[in-house]
Amino acid sequence: MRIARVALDVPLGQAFDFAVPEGLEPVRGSLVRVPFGRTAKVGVVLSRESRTDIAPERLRALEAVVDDVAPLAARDFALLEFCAAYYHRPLGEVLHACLPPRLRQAKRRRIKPPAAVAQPAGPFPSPVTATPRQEVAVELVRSGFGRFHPVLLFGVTGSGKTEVYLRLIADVLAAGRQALYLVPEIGLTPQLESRVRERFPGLSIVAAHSHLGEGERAAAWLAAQSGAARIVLGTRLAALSPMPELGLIVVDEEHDPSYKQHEGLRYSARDVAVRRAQIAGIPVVLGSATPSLESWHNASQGRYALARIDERASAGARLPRVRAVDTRADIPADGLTDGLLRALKARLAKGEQSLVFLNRRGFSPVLFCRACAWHSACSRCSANLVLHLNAGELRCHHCGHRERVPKKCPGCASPDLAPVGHGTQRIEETLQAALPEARIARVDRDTTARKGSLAEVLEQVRSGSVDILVGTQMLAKGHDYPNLTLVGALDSDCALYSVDFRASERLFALLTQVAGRAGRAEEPGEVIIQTDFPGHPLYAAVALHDYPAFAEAALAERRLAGFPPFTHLALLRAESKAAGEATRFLREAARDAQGIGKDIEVFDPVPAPLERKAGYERAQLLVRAATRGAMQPFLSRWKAALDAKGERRVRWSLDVDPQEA
DNA sequence: AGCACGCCGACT
DNA sequence: GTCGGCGTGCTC
Repeated sequence: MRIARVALDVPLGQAFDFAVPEGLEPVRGSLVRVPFGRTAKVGVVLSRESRTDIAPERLRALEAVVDDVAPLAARDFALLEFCAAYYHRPLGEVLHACLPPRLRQAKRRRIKPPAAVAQPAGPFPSPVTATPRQEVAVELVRSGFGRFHPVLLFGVTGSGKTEVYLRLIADVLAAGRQALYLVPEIGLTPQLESRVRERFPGLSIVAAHSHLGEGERAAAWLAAQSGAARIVLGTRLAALSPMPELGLIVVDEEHDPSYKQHEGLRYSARDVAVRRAQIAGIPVVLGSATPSLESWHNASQGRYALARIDERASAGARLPRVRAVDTRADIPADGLTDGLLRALKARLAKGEQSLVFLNRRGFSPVLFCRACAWHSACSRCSANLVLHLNAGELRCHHCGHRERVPKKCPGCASPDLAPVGHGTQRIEETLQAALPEARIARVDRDTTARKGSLAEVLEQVRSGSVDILVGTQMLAKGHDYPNLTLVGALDSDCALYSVDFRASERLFALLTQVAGRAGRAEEPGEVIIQTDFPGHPLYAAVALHDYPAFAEAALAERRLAGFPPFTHLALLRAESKAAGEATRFLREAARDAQGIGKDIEVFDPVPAPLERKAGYERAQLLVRAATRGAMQPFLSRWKAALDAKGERRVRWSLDVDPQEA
């Protein structure tokens, strides 16, 4: 019998057997079109078999082998199998996550093969001289070419990590290999793509990210797979792009939470990249000014090599002076302290630019009735509706619900409705009132919804037609503003109250990053943090630019508390429209786990951080193990037991190495 | 997940 | 009398 075992994009953890008609010779990795139920699907061949347990009358035949896409190579396949096993998802679904949507369609137009173009072979000399520190970092990675060699590149903001990456990429290109360059969010760094293209003129470089059109994405994927593209520059989804001649992986801003996917296949692109480098036997560079504690720990244990760049690259550029403004003494008026306002005025007078950072968009986070204490709550989520005054709407930032701003209180009909708290819109307004002559631009998801609008604002900043930038963490990432000398951080204290054990790590990274925007050229920068706790150790560490000290203290806490990287976590998430069902399911799951796991600690089910979202009640159950070796077999057996329950009322999923717990 | 079949409410 | 609501069952 000629049988092909096929993985399909269905949430069933099994493969499906099909008869292989005469004339078709699919191999492992081939894309095939198969009849499935009442439709046709594209699947990937796992193996050829000579027999099947499927009854002959149920066995159906392959319709076709997709011949305009080459079969997946063994190494790419191995990576996808690792992902399926590690994150406990069906292989078919992982394949689906790797393939661009266009190539998964059963009915589509043929793809015409791109014309081969001659490409420069290098060398690609750098237009700038490397600093000695950069040189050392490059050499350290170079020493590991041709083998698995993970390197943590710890470089302060402005230390020129990108130049290190580009030199290494030039090396592997000259050796005839491909390079994979991962960044957290490509839309936020529009200059990077052009910088890479300028550095390697004439070379085929593809960008791979979710903002591409379907056709572009398929073309990028195919170019990577065929080897036509020599550099793939992309976000987390690019971590799975097939690349036959891969010689180097770069993960920039490796600590960034957006490397972790938050639905479906909940993979960490950084961790997958390291695994991929191991499979391929190549170096992987993890770069950051504020490494994840996991990576820092790996480096201090000797599992990763460590390259440090402690100085800024451009001569004379020093790290900014950071100070806290005590908001208990200097009480903010409409969100802004007198201290910060004076500093802003001073920069304005000198013709220098400032940035005001606040991680909350909208006008105010809640609308409140002073007569009856009604407040704007979302009916479908356990969250408040955010006032968007410009749009005249109340919006839920979690489920997307919008409604008109009421003129009087829906509870008691009083007209005395007041916005409470501050978002970027309101801060922009306050600033404009306080500094009428300042040219202010706001950057957040609301102002940059239109494609290219972020690039426009950034261009205005560069050309000097903006004095003050107000915005969310969008502003924190990677942009270079030579004339920006002051950064103000508002409302960062809320992260100190968070129950999430990673909150302080994230706050440190975010503040260091925004601080890094100040004073990148000749002018010394200043950072002002408005806080109720000016003496808090976290702010002190930010002020000293002492990541290592922060990391050691944070790691000591993690060790005491038994949290990663000293233990391994998995989170079982559950949600249901029916009240109490999610928790009921998790209680049962916890009971099941007791019987399965030895050396596994099972916590009690708790409500999710956002207990209700879009009408679903959500809860979660944390499990902890001392080692991956204990966690992985437990998760396999636990998941099998949970699958076997045939639960219908509750949607659930396993999150391995959760970012939030 | 899709996509069907299958039995009960408000409309031409 | 139909259109359509989403419950549940299956897919080699």
